[in-house]
Amino acid sequence: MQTEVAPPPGESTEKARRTPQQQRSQLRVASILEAAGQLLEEVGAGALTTNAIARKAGTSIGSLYQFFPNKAAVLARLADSFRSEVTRTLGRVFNLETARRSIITFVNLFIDGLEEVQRRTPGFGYLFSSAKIEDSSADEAAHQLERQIMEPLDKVLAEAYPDVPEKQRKICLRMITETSKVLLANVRHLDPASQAMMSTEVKRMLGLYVQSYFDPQKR
Amino acid sequence: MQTEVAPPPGESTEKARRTPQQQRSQLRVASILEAAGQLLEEVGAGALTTNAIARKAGTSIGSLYQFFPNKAAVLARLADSFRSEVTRTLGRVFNLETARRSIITFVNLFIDGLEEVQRRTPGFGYLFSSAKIEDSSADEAAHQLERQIMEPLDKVLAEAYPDVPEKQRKICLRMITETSKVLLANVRHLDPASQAMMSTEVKRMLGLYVQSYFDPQKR
Amino acid sequence: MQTEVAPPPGESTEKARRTPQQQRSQLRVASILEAAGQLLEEVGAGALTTNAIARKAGTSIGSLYQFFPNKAAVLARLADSFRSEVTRTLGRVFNLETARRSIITFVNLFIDGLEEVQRRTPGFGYLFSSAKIEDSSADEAAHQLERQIMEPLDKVLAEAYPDVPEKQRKICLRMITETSKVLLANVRHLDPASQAMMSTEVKRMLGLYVQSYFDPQKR
Amino acid sequence: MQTEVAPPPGESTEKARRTPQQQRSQLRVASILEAAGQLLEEVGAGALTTNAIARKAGTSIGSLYQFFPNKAAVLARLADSFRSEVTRTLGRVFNLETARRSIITFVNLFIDGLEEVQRRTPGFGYLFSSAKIEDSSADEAAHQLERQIMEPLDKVLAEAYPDVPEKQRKICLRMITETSKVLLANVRHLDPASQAMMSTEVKRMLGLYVQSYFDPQKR
DNA sequence: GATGAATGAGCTTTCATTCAT
DNA sequence: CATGAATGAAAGCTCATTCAT
Repeated sequence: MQTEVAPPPGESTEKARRTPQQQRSQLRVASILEAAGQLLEEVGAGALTTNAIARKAGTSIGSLYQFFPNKAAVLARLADSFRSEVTRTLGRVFNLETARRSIITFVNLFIDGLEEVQRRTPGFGYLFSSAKIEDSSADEAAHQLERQIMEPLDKVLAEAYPDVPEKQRKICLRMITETSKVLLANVRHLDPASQAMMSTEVKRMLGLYVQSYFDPQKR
Repeated sequence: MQTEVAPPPGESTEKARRTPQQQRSQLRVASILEAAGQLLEEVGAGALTTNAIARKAGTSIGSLYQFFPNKAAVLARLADSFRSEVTRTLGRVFNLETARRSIITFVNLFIDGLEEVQRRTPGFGYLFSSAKIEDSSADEAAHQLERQIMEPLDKVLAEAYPDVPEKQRKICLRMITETSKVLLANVRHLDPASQAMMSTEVKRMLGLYVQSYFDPQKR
Repeated sequence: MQTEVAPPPGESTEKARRTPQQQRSQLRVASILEAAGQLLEEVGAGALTTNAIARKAGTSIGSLYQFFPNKAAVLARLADSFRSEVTRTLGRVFNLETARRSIITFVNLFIDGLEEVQRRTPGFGYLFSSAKIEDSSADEAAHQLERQIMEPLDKVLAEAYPDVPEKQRKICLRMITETSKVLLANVRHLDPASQAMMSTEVKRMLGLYVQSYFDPQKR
Repeated sequence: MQTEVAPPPGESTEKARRTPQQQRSQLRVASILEAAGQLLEEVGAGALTTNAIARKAGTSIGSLYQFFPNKAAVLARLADSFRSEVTRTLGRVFNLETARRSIITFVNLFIDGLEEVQRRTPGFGYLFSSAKIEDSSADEAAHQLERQIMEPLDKVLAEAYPDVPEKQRKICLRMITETSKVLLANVRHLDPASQAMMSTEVKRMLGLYVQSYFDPQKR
């Protein structure tokens, strides 16, 4: 997330004076987002209050509002960080070769990617799996996140399987989306063993399903 | 759970005087639950306030608290009423014959049943599909509902397919549950045409999946 | 302000049960408005907080919001009560006879009326004299009040002096308005003797001015 | 009040080093006051925040507090700068000749002077016309400003018309003050044409009034 | 029992002011 | 001195719950 270029290890005091401020800001923002993510995981969106976020982030409520105009913005930014995390993680998966070779493998990799992000990034699973939450700010963020994750997937599938009609592809995408969400929603509360099992099953179910639409041999 | 047992036509005035009161109570409770369900559908759990429930039910907030100790209790009772609705509706489906003949048909009927309840009973889809989301009071209720719905399904499957190991059955059950929830969660916001499509797809996906576990021919 | 008819001193328990609620409500509303008016007088609009109003009115903040949707509504209602007070007080003054006989007397009576309301009704002077305050809710209310007070005055003048061109009348009205506001703004912080003097002077100044426009002899 | 006294071109390096700092300080203070004045005009006292002032002045909030102990001090200093502006502008008006020749002309010139300052100095009209309104910090400053402007006027009148009793003079002064405030308060939101008209009317009203007290011919 | 006014903890957000860098 | 991040009291408002009538 650090978009700021590290200051050249040098002599310029001008720059040196300015950088720490931004670093601190970056850290604060990061810790606020982290706190928000953890709270989301722990207590859910309903109990996610700005005060709680600030407390958990080790800051004051005032500082939170110095960086974010309102609660919704915190969630939006969190969703955005999740999105870039997903994009980074799935970058290698989203290519035509993989998609064409085996749709099943492709879907499996997609899910593996989501699970990896989920493991690394507290709150991701919660937010992604609960688009259509009550809290309108979280809801907004969740929807955005879902769209942004699914769009590239759609694009790759469209390229890899140009003769599958769009309508079918969209349906399939919807099913993949929702089933992934199911997985992430469930996995969060399970012991590692059950997690693995659940993961396997979801892949199996989804694999059978998408194969029936996409696999050349079966069509 | 006092399901409307008509009081024996008594002769004592004591009883006669009490009966209409009890009836009124039942009516109040019923209207409160109905209001809660409708509001759940309309505004979601986040905006569901006790005052709104009372108002919609045509009672006072004080009366609501005469029958329910707190908000969570209202939702719990609502979940319970949903459960009995589901039980009633799925009663004919849950029999060995059907389950044994074709697991796919069985699952399809199960889903049809849920959809039927969803159509008839405002709030059911919302509550059932949002186990482990948000508002802690609704959450509790949703979980209870889920358990109560899945238990009989498990029992029937266990009887119908005694040689499928329990572990696999449990997993499969989980997948059926979650996938059903997905359906109900999505269906609520779609036009009838899309609803039908979604329903078909979910059945297809789930069918392929359970078949691979349960269908004697395929095993 | 009691618009509710007193319940007939009788036997109907039905009505008796309902009335006290409304009475209590009326009392609460009245005490809230009173508190708001007093605070306005004492601390000004800047320090007028909903919590302070509730505290001074001897209620809880929740009760205040049971009767008023927001702070602005309290101010608006207060302005409205002031307006009706002014209307009632100036009722006898606003007639053609008086206006025609002597414009000076007419204006004097108008000012006397405002001062009377000011004496009786805490907050009136403050609100009326400070249209264009910072606090937007108070501002809104103040403007409304000013308009509602000046409109009937305009109407009477128009009827009494039909050959004074509208433009001149409007200007004059503006001056009367503003000068009255000056009086009320100043009078609030003066001892009775100074009050009387200030009042006399304002009348003198305004008298000389309006006479030069309206008095038939001078035109 | 250190009004930009150019430091003597010194020879010691000590002094030379300090001087530019003082100049910078002066500039900072000036820009802060300017910003405050402009904001007062634009957003009013209610929305006038210290952070906004600093931002508009191109400084940091920290610097602002280096020069001013608190927000009230900024407004006090602003009022003071307005006062010196008014003093400078009205310097030529405040002389016995003018005052004696025609009280009406004198008052007109006084008002013209205020309007000139108002035109040149953003925030002046707002602050001057809102003595005893709202925000306590602005209030304090406004009062001080009013006193400081009215004192010299009183002095000139006392000298020019020694046989008008003090009591009457004070009253008259009060009326002039308040009526001027009315003008400045109203004028700020009007188009030029209406401004001119308002100005004329106020002068007319005030002229008629003071004439009745001060004009030798009429007494 | 029924009613709805009353309560107050708690939420989001703002802003004057401080303080480490 | 400059900077701006940090602070937290306080404001407006909501809603589950209680309690006098």
